[in-house]
Amino acid sequence: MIELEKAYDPKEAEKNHYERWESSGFFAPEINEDPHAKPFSIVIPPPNVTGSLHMGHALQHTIMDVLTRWKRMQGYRTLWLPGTDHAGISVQRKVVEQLRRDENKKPLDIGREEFIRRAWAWKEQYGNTITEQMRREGASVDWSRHRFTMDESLSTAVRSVFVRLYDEGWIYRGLRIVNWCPKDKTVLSDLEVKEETRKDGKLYYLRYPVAGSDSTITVATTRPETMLGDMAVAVSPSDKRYKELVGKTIDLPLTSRQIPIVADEYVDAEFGTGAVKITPAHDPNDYLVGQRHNLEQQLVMNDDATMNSAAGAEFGGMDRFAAREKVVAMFDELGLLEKIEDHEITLPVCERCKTIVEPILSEQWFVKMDQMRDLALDLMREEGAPRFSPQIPNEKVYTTWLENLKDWTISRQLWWGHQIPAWYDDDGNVFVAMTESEAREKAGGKDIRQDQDVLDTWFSSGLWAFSTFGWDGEATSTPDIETFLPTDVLVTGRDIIFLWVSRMIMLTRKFTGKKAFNDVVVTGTVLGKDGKPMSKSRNNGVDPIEMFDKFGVDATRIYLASIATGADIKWNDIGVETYRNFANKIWNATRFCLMNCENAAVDRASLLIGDDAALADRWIVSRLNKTAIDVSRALERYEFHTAVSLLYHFFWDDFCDWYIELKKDEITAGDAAASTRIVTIIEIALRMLHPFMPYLTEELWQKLPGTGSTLHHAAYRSAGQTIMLTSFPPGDAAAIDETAESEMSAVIDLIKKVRNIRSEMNISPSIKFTIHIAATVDHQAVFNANKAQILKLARADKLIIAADLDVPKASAKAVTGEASIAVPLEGLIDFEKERERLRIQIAKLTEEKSRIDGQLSNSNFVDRAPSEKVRELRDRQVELSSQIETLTANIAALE
RNA sequence: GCCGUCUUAGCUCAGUGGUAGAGCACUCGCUUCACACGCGAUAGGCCACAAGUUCAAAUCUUGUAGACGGCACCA
Repeated sequence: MIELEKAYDPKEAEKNHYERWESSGFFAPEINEDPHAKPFSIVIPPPNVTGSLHMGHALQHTIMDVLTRWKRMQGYRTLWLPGTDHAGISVQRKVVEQLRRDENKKPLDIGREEFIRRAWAWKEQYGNTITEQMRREGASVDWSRHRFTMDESLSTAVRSVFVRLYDEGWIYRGLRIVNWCPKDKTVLSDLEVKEETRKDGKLYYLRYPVAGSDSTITVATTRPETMLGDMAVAVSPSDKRYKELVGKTIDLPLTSRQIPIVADEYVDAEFGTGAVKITPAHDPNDYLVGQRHNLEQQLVMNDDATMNSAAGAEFGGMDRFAAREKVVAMFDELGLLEKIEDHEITLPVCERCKTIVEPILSEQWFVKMDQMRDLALDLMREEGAPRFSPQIPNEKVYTTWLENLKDWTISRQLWWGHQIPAWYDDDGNVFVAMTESEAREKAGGKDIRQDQDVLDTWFSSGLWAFSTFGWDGEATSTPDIETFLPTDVLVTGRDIIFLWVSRMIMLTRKFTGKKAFNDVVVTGTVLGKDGKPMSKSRNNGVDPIEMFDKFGVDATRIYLASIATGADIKWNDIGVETYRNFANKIWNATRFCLMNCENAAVDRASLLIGDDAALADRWIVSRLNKTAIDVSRALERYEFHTAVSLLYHFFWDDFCDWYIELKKDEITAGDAAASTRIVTIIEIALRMLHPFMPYLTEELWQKLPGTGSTLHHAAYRSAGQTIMLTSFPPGDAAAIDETAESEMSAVIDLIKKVRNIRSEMNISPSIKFTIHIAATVDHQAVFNANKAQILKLARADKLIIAADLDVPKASAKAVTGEASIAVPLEGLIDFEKERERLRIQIAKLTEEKSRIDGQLSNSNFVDRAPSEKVRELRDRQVELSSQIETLTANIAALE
């Protein structure tokens, strides 16, 4: 006899299996021995090397692992490819900080080469936190195919793509207003800039003197310091107030410069004073106005957002906000400050460091997005690809974003990353090439030096779907590309659909001609207990590792899978606790069977039962198959929560609460057939649960008698024994037995009614009583056949089944759809209480009946509703009438 | 400003054109030989509000209110 601990210990199971799974090669597609096996592939959204596992990862990894394990069990050649992202800015910042802390040095003190060497060292030392955590999660990724975005092959891919896009004119270098982060000292793409609303913002009204007159023109601004770079004041061409002033000149205060007043459609006469200061080098709109009026572009800030020398001697070196105060103070002194108004403003901030981003004019590299966008839009229009789950609202958000796409700033002023493969000669000519020697060749042997910038991290991750399979520009097709591209599904969060998903779709199409993936599963956000996104600053984060320690990996996983696809959810520990309890339930159900299975072993044949088998057996086999079919259907639709709910209720309600209880006597008596069957049912249930709860199911499966590689899917016959390579139960529609299901519900209804009588009449569970049942001949047969089970579960000692009830007055009564029930309770019954109990039941049934009566007396309903629906209601009406009649008579009998 | 999502039991959430569901909490029982991380039995909802479509609306449409998200703009 196998003895299990009384309660499931997740930690024990968690340490027993992962290493063997991994070292046995179970995760790699090569484990599949079937040369004709269909492929199934997922590439992981590569987490940052600086990252550690958060709840969003845990959610996405769970879904990817469920899909991967499920497909693997279905015999697919399955690959879930893991990897990490070099995370340009994040790693750079870590290394800068380390350098400052340990040696009090700045990057420039040690130089680029040494800095990069240290960044690699940092990555080697700290960069595998998350991959170790993924092992704890049970992620069945193929570690032999692990990729890093700065691997040699992936770096070659980056250069190949850059060179080719440049040669085709899809990448260009140009002077534009860009988002500048003064703290990170790099340009950012539009997507890396977030907004922050400041209620304490101010709108400053500054008076500019008109040259050669006493009059002034007032402009309103939220950034007074930029006036030092003003090149004009613009007014609306249709604004009569300023008509006379257009063409005149302004003596720009605090400077010795004169600037024109121009008329431009950009200006909205209704807003502010109707006059706008124009700073072409520090504002995107002003830049465009400047171009239309041939204005000079003068930067007045340095890369750390201090004012530069062009701002004037008084301001040079001063921080932008100090300069703002000083400008305002000086205007005030000059009597040129009209007023200051409170004005709520939204400021652009750096997504990572929250520093206020400064729009500045700068020369950067860009990807032209017009044709690139069409690659993705055409795919959606022509093939409806990718298919988003949930489709609403993701498909529309994605499409709309594409339609309004602007060019993508791809250069970054960092050292850690893929250095841009562009070289310059002394005259500023550009040579883009795979290597320096190629570039020199293009330059005719002249001295050249490489662009100092690196590429946006998302540029390399945009290639992830194919660069990870060995594409590097030279090798453009590899066995893995042939087999695994397009990948089947991408699982990711909403926040990176634009940053990553869309770019991967375009770049994969462009360079391989293939789709990156067929489907996209968009997960929701796991919010903190306060309903806000988890963040360090809010301190509302929940650490998945803590949950693993507290409730177990499996409980955490299946809880995460129980969240509706795409829905946001507030975290609550109780949800995980529910599934911790579920894990314990599974453990104990198995434990019970193992305690009584000396003569048993898993045997599929034990479930091939005929119509003559016991009702409970026919019923559970039916329920098992129905559940299997429904679970597979749910997974195919990416409705993980539906699958979880089906499994939870099948296992707990059907199997534990009813089947085990019904079979208990046979099992404990050592009935070999019963033990074999129940062990076989558990084995199949464990397989269905395995993708969600890999550790628990493997732990128990290994203990079940008769399990082994003979149960493996045909594609994995030579592999060492493991539940993860058994076949996922497909369910057999022919095994669904509607007769058994309806007969069983008649039995269950009956038992529940008797239990209700016991509970409401306050009869102690230890008291056994007699049950009288009146039913049709057919149902009499059903109840007779299950007499022993009814007696046991209703805690009765005698069952009298007949066509009519023949009982003493002192009886408690009830009705089901199939039976009238009476329990004689001489001396135990409280007549008034019993009458009240019956009245409540009658009231409920009457309420339902009057609703149905109403519907059936509505000729519109009878004429127009589907006839089946009408018949259904008529049947119900008859049943209700009869039940009400019986209960009413029961009350009368008590008077 | 534009686009979109959400509002269901005390809490956290499923669900659906045709009798409102789960888990937890609550109430009442239970040392029933797998499990108290358990077993049994109750109670608890005009499915945010209003109008419309329909034989039928919690579900579809429109509007209102509240919560939230994305994008754009912000002199």
